[in-house]
Amino acid sequence: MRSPAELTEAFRRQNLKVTPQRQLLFRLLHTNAGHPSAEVLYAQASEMMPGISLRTVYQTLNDLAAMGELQQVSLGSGPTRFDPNIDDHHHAVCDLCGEVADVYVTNLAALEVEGLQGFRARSTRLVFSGTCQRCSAVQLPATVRSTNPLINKEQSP
Amino acid sequence: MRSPAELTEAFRRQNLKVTPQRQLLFRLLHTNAGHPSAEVLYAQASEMMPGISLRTVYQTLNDLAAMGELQQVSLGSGPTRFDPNIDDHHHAVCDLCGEVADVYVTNLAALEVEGLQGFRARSTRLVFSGTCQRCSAVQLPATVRSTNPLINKEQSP
DNA sequence: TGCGCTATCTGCAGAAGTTGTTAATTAACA
DNA sequence: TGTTAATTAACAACTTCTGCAGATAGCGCA
Repeated sequence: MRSPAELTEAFRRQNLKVTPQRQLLFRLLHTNAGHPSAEVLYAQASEMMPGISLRTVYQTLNDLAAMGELQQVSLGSGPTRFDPNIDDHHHAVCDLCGEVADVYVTNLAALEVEGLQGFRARSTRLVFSGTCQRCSAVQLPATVRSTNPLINKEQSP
Repeated sequence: MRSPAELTEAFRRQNLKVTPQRQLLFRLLHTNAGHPSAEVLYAQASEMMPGISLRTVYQTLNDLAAMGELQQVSLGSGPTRFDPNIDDHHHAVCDLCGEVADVYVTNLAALEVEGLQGFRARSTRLVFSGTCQRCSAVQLPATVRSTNPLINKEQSP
């Protein structure tokens, strides 16, 4: 993700105003290495700036995504996640804790694919599902698993 | 997807009753090669059996998915799609018309992946986004594109 | 520095998709 | 035939996200 100063420039170039709310989100996203949802960012922003509205968070995130400064990631269940990492990359999702990790794949073109005849692929998204290192080591108590909305939501072939 | 007769057996084994509503959905899914949403199946079922409730359609689809007889596919926007094809496969989604096609990948293990250290991957989902053959040939009028909820919804890296 | 245009913010209402509830009715199947 | 699960209807509720109206405040410009 570009720096708050660069994003400020980018917004000005688009004739978008640079408000304190937006600047705060620029900063939060720039320092955030995770894959927050709008709600999570809203919670973080609210601590720094009580009174900021969820609507504004969505608005700014959508603006950033439309400008290509942010990547939207859909994980099949739960809210859309926003990824400040706009490199060409993919994701691994832990079924137990819901953590999302960035994954880099260098030789996508090596895949032997059948069924794409005539299809003009513009992008390819890969999502690995499984158990992250932490959850593999520590067997989480059943209560944690059962209250996690990411668990038991998606079938795997 | 297994045949209606096999699904009937499977339901009985789970002590689930085999009602006319469920049998209808078994048949619809067995002959349906597409990736229908619950609403679409509900519409099809309603023609054959007026009075069937959307609630029942959701219930049966969830039962089937829980039994692994059906795959749930999330496309990032729009309703969940249900895929009667439970082979190990992936999907290609047309950004213009929203069509979903099954894609087979034979050498996933050949991928050079970085960032999965310690992650136990249980499944891998691949989604190709782009333009299907039909939409590549026929340039759709702007109105069709602008009213299609699948368009302009997802960023591509 | 102050002015004014206009984008933005906020709060609320509401859409979309899905699930929970409750009660009355129906029907599967042992 | 009786037990018990499933269905329906009619809602409420929930989550995620967007639309709207009026108040607010950037920022270009004098």
